[in-house]
Amino acid sequence: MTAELPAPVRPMLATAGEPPAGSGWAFEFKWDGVRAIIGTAGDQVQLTSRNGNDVTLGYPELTGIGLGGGRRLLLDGELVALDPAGRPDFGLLQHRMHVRSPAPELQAAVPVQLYVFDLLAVDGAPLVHEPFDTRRARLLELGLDTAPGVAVPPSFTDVTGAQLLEVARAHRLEGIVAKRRRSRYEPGRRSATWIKTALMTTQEIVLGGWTPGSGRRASTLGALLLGAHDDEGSLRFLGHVGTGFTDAVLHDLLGRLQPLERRTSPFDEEVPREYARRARWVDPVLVGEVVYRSMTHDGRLRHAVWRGLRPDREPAETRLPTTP
DNA sequence: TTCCGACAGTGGGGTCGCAAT
DNA sequence: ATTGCGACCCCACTATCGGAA
Repeated sequence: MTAELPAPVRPMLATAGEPPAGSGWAFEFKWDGVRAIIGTAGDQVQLTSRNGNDVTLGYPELTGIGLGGGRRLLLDGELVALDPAGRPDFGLLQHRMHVRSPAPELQAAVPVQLYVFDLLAVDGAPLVHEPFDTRRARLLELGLDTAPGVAVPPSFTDVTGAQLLEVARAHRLEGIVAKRRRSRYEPGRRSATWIKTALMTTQEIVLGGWTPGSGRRASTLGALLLGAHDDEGSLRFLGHVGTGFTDAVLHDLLGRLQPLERRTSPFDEEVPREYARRARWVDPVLVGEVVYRSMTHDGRLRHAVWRGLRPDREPAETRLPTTP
């Protein structure tokens, strides 16, 4: 009979911050996919999501490839879908990650790769108490990248975090993760021994409306509807921002928006109905600043965070983002 | 006493499944 | 047939509270 799969663990999480200076850190690229804890035993493979769900059936291309070479391994990694340029593209992966059963045409359309970056147990012997350097060396010895669709991405100890962050920026990757080389693996914890730095872009936007909040934000606003002018001067819709506010900022914004209320959308393009439904429109005269991680395929800001009003700027000065 | 970590809650971009309309 | 909602994924962030420092 087949050997028993190792019990999955909750993945260790990174805290957000600037790349640490000084020695004692290894730096990796941050991959824009979904986290997976991978168990192998014999010819079996089990994939577990960050929240402990078994997602093995959704990724059949990773189960028949001899991952682990018959050994009982517990691995930590990321499932990624690559765009034509070879960059991980979360938007592509979204077509795959909810599917809980084999779907051959979908697998062909959106092939998924497995990037393995940590080794947590070998043949029943836990390695979580070993330092990162040791786990990394043991991981490399396994030669997992000989399996099709599996890679062990690089970890750098000969560059600074700032340098690798610039490399990530040049290649339009999501960011970097710094890992303390002497640190153990802390399952399920958001630890300061892993520090992630996401590349963010600053964007000036025009406020075109807002949506009411709910719960503890029922008396203020839920999100701001964002726009910017294109080269022809038309106000284009850039999506929402619903985070980054303190309570004081929410009240201040509401007080500024309410006198500007109008009955029709200020945008010069159709705002999707599911957003327009709850929208309160305002005259597009306030300029603010947000940061965001990337653009969605239909031209909206992904992971936008509110930074503040820009009373020094005019709405006409805003421009659509140029980077993807 | 102050500070930090964990947690709950609120918001965004998505896809899919299912129930209500 | 359409719509709305929840369940999962990714995520950022604020407020709160209890325990550590």
